[in-house]
Amino acid sequence: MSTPKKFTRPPTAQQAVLAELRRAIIEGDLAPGSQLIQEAVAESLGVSRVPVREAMRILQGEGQISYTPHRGYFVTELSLDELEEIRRIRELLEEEAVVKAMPNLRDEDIAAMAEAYEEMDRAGAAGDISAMNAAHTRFHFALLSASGMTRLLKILRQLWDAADPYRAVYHGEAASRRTAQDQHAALLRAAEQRDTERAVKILDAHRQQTIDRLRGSLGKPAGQS
Amino acid sequence: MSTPKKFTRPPTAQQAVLAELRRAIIEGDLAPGSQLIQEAVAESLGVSRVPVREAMRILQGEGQISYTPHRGYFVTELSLDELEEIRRIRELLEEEAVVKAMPNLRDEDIAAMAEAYEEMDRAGAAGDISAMNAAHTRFHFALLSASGMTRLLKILRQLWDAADPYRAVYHGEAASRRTAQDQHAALLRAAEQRDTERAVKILDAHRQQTIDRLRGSLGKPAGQS
DNA sequence: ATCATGGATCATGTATACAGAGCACAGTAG
DNA sequence: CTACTGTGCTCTGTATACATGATCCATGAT
Repeated sequence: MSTPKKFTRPPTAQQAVLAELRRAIIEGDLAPGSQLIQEAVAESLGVSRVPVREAMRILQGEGQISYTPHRGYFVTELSLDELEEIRRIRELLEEEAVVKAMPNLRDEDIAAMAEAYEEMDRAGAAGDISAMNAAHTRFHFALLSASGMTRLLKILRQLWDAADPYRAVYHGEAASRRTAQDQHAALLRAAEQRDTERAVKILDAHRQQTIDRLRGSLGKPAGQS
Repeated sequence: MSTPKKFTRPPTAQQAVLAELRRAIIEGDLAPGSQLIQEAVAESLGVSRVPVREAMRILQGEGQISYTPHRGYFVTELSLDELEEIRRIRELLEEEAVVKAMPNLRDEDIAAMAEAYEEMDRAGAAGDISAMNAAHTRFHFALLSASGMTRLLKILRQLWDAADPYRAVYHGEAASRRTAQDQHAALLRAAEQRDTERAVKILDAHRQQTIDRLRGSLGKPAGQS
């Protein structure tokens, strides 16, 4: 009986809490700056506070949520300056990843990118922002992962996760989606041709365009708290 | 009564466990690959297992220790390839940090570097490897911190922490210490003159030299387990 | 009326207790 | 002698219960 049908058995345990918190933060169910009440989370997921606390600790270590002793946990809130800093770090690290990835890029990787691209179209048309976000991440990491640099990928993953709540805002605008998809199509072509230099250029423009849009969307509402 | 004498009050609590585990890992008391038994740690520090588990979770999120469900926690073990990957990431990020730091560099920052430099000499002569390691980190981060890029600094801090157990090996060799101090002196001079380009060059050579030495020291003992 | 002080309340922090999964060792069958 | 299976132990995982620190509001004094 060798895993008859993949049988997605419930993962060990508070792994589930971690996954759920991640999802909720990335998809924006938990707005940046909002507090995470341990007991509320525990009750809503049907577990005790202990596994909830541990999941929060991991997210704390990753920087997804911030913590003050005896005060509690809060979803990390990013300023435009911090988003800009993340963009810059990504620029440096993703260039390295792409340079290392290109020679290793297999046809399956291209296929995975193409699949994710199609999925983004579908989800975008259906207005399913969260599915679109997921496909977007898959698209980019299909390329980056070919670098084989595990440590670098882990860092990039964290940077993406940190910025994801804001990406949802961006993907909500139809015009932004359109531009982004054009860039993704160009990136896919560059990957097919193993054109490293061109891929790096497209990615730089892609990131810059994203943050410029965000600057527009987030610049006005100066709401604190 | 405005904080009369800094009064290093005992930190809230398991903060202490976290600090102690960090220290033990960085200084090599806990060898890479060794398992962390929750109860043993708890008993030796006089607390229960709960705060120990939470401290471990944070380190897990940071990548300092790795975790397998129902198996436990192990101090992360790095291969030479991974150390090389870390060196490369540091190269990319530290160049950025130095470029951003130079214009902001204040005389106090230079003084802090000089102080750490002296301390390294003193600790090195006294054979106090762990004090030397601490001063070494202070020296470099006195420069890097002036960049003001908090997210980038956090990443660099984690990369340094991850590699620290191996740095101890390196600093144990008198010849390596000598070369390193020469490079540090040169870096200090470059900082005084606000010579960005030169500082970046020295840092690149410094990192490269470190890993070359490690390759020599770690190459031979192919001990598994 | 404003500010300070005290206590009530709530959320977090920690310990203890119990449940469950892995692993090792031993015993037995082939 | 080897391979397999079963049992027991150990360490991890989770729940419950209690302790502590922080915030907020009400009360009283200036």
